[in-house]
Amino acid sequence: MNQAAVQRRLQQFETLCRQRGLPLTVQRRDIFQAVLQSDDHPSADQVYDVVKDRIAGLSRTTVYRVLDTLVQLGVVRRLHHPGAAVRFDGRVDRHHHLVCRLCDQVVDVTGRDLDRLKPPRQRGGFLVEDYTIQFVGVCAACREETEA
Amino acid sequence: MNQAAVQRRLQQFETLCRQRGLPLTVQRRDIFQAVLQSDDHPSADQVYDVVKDRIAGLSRTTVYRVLDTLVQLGVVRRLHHPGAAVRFDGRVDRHHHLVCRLCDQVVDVTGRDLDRLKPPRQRGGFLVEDYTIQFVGVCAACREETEA
DNA sequence: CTCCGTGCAAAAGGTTTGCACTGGT
DNA sequence: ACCAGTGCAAACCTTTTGCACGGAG
Repeated sequence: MNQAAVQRRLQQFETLCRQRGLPLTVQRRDIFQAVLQSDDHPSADQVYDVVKDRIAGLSRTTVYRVLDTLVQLGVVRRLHHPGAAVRFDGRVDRHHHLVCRLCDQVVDVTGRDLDRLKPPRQRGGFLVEDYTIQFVGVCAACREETEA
Repeated sequence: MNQAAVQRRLQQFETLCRQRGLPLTVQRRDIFQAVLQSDDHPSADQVYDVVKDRIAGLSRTTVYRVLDTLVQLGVVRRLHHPGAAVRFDGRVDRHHHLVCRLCDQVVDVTGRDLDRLKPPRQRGGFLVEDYTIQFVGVCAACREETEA
């Protein structure tokens, strides 16, 4: 995400915190920023690695708790993907994922045509709010390895 | 899955094992059957709970290893969903999921129209083989609770 | 008979919890 | 000043690994 967009999201975040009376701590700001700035989908531990250099004495526990808060606020998404650890995504707009079934790598896909899907409003009482398409296959690197 | 379908899948499984020279053990048969018979998407531990009553002295380790084998054989799918533990799905045909973002419950959706999506054959060297759509929203039970 | 699969125990992550202290409002 | 947020350590849960034994091919 480019620097301008990151700044904008951070501003919105501050406003949101004030609205809800949520204390705006250094940890929350920096952790959110780290998620926004990472292009891949970092695990809690990867976020910790980045932020711990900026905040002395930062605890892993805090990273987990803050990430949870961000998810609840709706400014970050929890990602469910093949690796053991849960991943996080600063993008909350509609987008999709290519998942390599061999190396578990995940890359974003934005396809205008893919976003036009008409999700059923309801299915047996279930209220559908949004959707994500997971394309499963084999990435370029793994294809080369397999062919060799 | 109905009993007839379960039997059919088990037969295919036996054949597949013989073809590949994979020893067909009681554990593999029973664990596969348990996954097929469960309508939700059980975690390894839930599978263990079901099968341990049928096989005395069954080890959790074995459940994990057998599930892994089944995934590699392609007869079971690994599910990546909000709960901490990995889930498994005996269905390997194209189908989609409704995920409740409040209680993390997952239900299957089969929509003929949803299966007609033309996935891009390739995206930057990535070979797309199949896809799954995850609809995110709120389930009926959670909607009632929220409204109350 | 030969291996591969299994069971057990222990280790290795990832994530959560209890409690005292600090810092934002 | 008050209360929520944080740090630390320990607990907890899921998953993996090493090794010896037993059963399938």
